[in-house]
Amino acid sequence: MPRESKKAKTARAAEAFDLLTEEYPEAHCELDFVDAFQLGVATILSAQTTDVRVNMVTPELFRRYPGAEALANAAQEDVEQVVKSTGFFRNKSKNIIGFARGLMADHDGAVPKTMAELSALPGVGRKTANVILGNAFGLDEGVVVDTHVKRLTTLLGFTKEKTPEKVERDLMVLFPRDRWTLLAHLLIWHGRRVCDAKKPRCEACTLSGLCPSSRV
DNA sequence: ATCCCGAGGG
DNA sequence: CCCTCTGGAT
Repeated sequence: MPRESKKAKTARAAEAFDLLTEEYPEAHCELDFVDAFQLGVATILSAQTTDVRVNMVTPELFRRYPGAEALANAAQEDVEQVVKSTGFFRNKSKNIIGFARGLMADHDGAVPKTMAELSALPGVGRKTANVILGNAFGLDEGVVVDTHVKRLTTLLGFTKEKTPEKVERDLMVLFPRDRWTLLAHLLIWHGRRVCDAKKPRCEACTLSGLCPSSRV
């Protein structure tokens, strides 16, 4: 089978996006915080865990530390107790405190709006920066690539890359910029609801007609 | 046993 | 590119 042309792949990508939009008109970031600081903290905490568990600890965390200044002055062991159930709690506590201290030191406690400034902050990597820019500031600067996004885009034949950075580059080429943030949400929702990692329900999948990996 | 919206370091 | 750090649901 000849390699799919770039044009055909782009068309298939657009079709997949439209079908998912129909399927999940309400798709949004499930770490629901409008506040950029809190969204950043929640995203750092979401490593190797689910949004559900992050959303269980954040109320108490932000009750104690409502903003960058409070968290910057927190004792790490206190923070560890609050976020313990999300796993990796030692690293995560260090990272969110580092994030808060970076904001205080470099930006007067405010969250910056550029990829370069965000990524320069301790504890903030590419994914957290993308989540903040896309969901708190409405800026499509990149595509969040988590395990769902990577799995589904690989199954769909939209990328063959392994590292999140390279997968993201492929998706940024394949999808128009104003869809980047929503794209990640749609794929994550679909990954959780239908295209599960262990038992994908191809028979119930709206994308089965255009998915090279579909079993139906 | 496997999976989950990550960052930092080797 | 790889590894480590960690808990909890399935």
